[in-house]
Amino acid sequence: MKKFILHNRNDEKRTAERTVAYRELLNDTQYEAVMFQNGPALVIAGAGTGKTRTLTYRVARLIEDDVPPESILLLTFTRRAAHEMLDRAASVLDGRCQRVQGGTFHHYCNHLLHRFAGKLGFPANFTLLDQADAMDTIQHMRSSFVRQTGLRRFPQKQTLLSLFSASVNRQIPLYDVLAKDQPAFLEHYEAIETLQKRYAAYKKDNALMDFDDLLLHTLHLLQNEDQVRTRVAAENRFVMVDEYQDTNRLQADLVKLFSSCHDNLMAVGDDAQSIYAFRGADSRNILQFPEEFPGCTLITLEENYRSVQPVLDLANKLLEQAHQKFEKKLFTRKKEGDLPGLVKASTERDQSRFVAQMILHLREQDIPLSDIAVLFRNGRDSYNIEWELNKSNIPFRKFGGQKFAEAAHIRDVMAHIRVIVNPDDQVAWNRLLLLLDGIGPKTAGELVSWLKRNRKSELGDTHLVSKKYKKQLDRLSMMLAELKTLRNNPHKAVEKAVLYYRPICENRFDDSPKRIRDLEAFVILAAAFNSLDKMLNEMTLDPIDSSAMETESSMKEEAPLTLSTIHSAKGLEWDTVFVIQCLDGIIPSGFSVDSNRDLDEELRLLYVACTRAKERLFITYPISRQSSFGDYFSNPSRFISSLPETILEPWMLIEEKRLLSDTRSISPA
DNA sequence: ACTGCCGACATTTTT
DNA sequence: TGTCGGCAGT
Repeated sequence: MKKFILHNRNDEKRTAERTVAYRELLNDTQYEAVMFQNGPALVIAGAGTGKTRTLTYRVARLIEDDVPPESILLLTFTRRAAHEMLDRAASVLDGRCQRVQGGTFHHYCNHLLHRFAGKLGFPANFTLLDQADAMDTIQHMRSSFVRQTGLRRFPQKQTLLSLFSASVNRQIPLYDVLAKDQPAFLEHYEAIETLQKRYAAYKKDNALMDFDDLLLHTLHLLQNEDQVRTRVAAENRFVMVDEYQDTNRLQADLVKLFSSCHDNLMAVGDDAQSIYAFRGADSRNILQFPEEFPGCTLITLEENYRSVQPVLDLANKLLEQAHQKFEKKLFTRKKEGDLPGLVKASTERDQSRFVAQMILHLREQDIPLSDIAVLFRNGRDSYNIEWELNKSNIPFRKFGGQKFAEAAHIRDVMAHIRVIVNPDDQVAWNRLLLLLDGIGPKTAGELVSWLKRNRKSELGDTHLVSKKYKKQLDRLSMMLAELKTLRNNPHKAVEKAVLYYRPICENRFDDSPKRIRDLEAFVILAAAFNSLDKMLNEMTLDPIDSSAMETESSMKEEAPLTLSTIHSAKGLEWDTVFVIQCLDGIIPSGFSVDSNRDLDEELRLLYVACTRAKERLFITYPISRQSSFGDYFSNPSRFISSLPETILEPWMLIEEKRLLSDTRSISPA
């Protein structure tokens, strides 16, 4: 195809005319990336080399050169990252930066799908399924399927979902995924494939989409509808993709289509920080970018501005252990700094006490809590320390782990909202009916199929139902009828739904007071939206971390400490970082020890964790752990156990000798 | 048909 | 640790 370039008067604006002093604010390579004009470019940015800064200034620079903000697409890994960058860009230049198209792949695809729903064969009010919803749906299909066929040892819903998901995201046939990931289930290949088809058909029939569908349907839309593709690609004059090392095949295909008109694609990332292979990310995307986009300009950011040299020395040493080597050596001009500490605690509780006491000690030296983070591999690795922090009155915020919207009681309330937005949402109907007394799978199923058959969206005149349920169903119907009138008032709608659900909640859960507090928080949260439809979409695409609510509502005056999974800490930095539970079996996870590829990913994870630290880094582990069987000894992570003391300095914890009168010496169990 | 209880089990990380 | 499926009782 031939292309004709339309000139823009101001494209050639000279440096002197720009108001932002890019040359002074950036180093040579950052400047090169910011000033880069047209064509594909790959920016390799090691940890802490000013990647965010570079993207931020590039957005500002483009806009200052009169590129309309709406024609810039900035794809990031989380919504938070996009906001942060655009906010910063706005403070460098002006508010126009906020109008840049931005967010995650899923967000942008969701936006496109709503815009072009007509071309899609989906109604614009389709319901988004988060992972738990998707599993519920699969479970629904699975149980009837297993009953019919009498299959034994058939994969669980979670396994099924991850198989389907891997096949979509990596764009490889289901059979290959199965052979590679779950060879034990190969004998069930045909059954699994049937189930996959049924799942897809079910979603289509009921206007449902899961996360993978957002990407997949967008891909199909752009591939099959020339007009849509041309229009979308023409809109995106400049496309930038952050964290490119964590894109999967499907996302790489999408990026290509998004930028297919102007070819102004800038991919930014670091192959040493690829930590999402488990969800289909393929570091070949970044490694083979130059071949994929011939004529691509390669820009490498190497100087680290974040960490002191001893932290980088440790990071470099870690990477040396990779089976597949990285040609990477971070350096900095910040030569001074303490050696990272390796803290051996006798128990998990002592580990927590050390962290809490060290945090208090640092706070006394005027290091604010908000400059400190505690990082860990799994969401639950922080339970012990959360308890200790609460006891020491240290306010914290936790990222990663269980999300607010994943809790059963929140999902119950959401189900009521979902049937208002999409009356075809059978999963939600099923869920809310099962909450009623005396209604089990059978009756719920009958009611749901009655609704479907009669194309009804309410249960008012069901003759199927015996008097036993009548009263409850009337109460439900009345509430739903009320909700329908409140479609544009989420605050009131959620309030009504919670009022209705409250007695059910008290009946169902032992810990209902805590859950009811959550529900009250939900009501307040809902006030931030102006329609139920929007609220549902936003809450699934951008789930709120479950502990975020508590800290916000308690309005602590001091900016809180951060607790985070390593995955959720990506791209962030703190003055002091604690990496806790650094045990073999946790980092690396026990599931990854059989394969060098998986092991490398765990190593990169630890690398990411360590490179978050600017000044101080502590790696901690307990030598004994408790389990249901009793205590047992645990070993430090294999990644750190052989490092020399000149890189990672061992620390020992010693109990203070206490006076007999000191009652605190008796610690609670 | 539904509910509750018991034992088995898998068990990460996120959009 | 909590979730899932099977079983017995109502």
